[in-house]
Amino acid sequence: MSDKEVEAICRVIRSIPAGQVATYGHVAKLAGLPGRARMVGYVLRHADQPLPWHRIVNAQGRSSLPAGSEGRDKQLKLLAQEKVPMMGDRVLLKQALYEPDLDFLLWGS
DNA sequence: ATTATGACTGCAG
DNA sequence: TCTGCAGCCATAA
Repeated sequence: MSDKEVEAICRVIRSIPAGQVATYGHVAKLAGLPGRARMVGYVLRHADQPLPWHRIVNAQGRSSLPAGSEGRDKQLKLLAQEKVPMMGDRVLLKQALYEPDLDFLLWGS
């Protein structure tokens, strides 16, 4: 993938406000790369710059990090800290999913 | 060139 | 809810 694509993904991730989350597929789509959810995961893992990685969850609203892992716990902790609506270990996407439509119209892509 | 392995997803069964 | 499986695509071996 090109640097432009990586940059597009990072830009989308950085635009997610605290208290909201986005799924891998959602980020990919917003970055103009529909169907490339795996690339989002790749970027998060290899990102050299700081990113709000904890605001990215899978399509089921759960952390995609291995259960019991250090990162998993940290993610859940950060989400709770930002008061993201959850039910057990799942984020309630219906309430917390990042919908940038309006912001993009106001801010410009 | 081929195969295996991911911070993924949607659609069955 | 859970398991498979086909798409997905960059990387490493």
